[in-house]
Amino acid sequence: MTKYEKRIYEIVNQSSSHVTVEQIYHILKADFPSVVLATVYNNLNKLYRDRLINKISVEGMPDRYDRIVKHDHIVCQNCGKLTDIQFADLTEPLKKQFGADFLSYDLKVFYVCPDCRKKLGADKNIHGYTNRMD
Amino acid sequence: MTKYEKRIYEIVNQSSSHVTVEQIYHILKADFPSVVLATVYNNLNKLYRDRLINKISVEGMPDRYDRIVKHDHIVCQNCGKLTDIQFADLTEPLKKQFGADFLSYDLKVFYVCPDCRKKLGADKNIHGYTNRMD
DNA sequence: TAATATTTTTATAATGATTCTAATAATGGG
DNA sequence: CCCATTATTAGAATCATTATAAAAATATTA
Repeated sequence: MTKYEKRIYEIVNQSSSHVTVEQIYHILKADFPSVVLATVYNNLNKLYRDRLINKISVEGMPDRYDRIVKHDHIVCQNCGKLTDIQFADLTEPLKKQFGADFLSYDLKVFYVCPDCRKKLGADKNIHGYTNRMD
Repeated sequence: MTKYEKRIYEIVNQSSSHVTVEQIYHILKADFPSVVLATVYNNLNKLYRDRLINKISVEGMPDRYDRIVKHDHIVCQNCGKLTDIQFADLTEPLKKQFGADFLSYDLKVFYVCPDCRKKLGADKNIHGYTNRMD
């Protein structure tokens, strides 16, 4: 592991995580001011290829990187903010229905985060499974 | 609904679905040769804003559009191909754990599709929850 | 219906995210 | 230490998407 790969791996594995390439780039620049964006992409792709980190995508925003330890996410429908949750492990039920042949799964729960709820106001109705957010 | 909006809605709601903007554009061009890509984006964004269609994103590939009727997906880890599945409805268990405050959820199960399995060969080991694919 | 306002489409430029390429630098093994 | 391999850099290229402003289509209403 090169110094960049190592440090990027660390950054992605920080508890807050869910970092974009751009964010990683900026954090990394604090330690290595001369680093270049392509290096961040290169190393992230390598780490992802080797399954040392996870990649998560939310519609319409740049990919983010996450630690590999299995957990789920709630995603703000409005601003895209990600937060970790630990929902029941679906591995067994999925195996039962799907067969044994799968690698992993990704469960995202969409909601509107408190900040956006405030901004959008009570008037604006957001549709979905449940119609109200309080 | 304009003719474009109507036709795009139809295209997205076709059983195969999971179409990218580019695919929709090409299908649409068969009916309306003079249509322009921006129109496809405009109409898709409108349809999505109005929650008449769904948007799904797979890490590293352009967003795709899907019919609104709730279903889950299996995603090829290698080529990104999407296929519909109907896994158990998680609405109730999620409500129980998360509270009532969510809009929808998205469950993706990653695997390697038969075509890619062939291409990658038996030698290549793909890690995940289950380590083998047969 | 003509005149006007509103919405949609078009054409194209601009932006943002990511990959590609080729040159240079760093690293590791004999 | 030399050579081969791998990583980094710089910058161009590509791809996806949004923005903008003009033109066209549609709806509104006097």
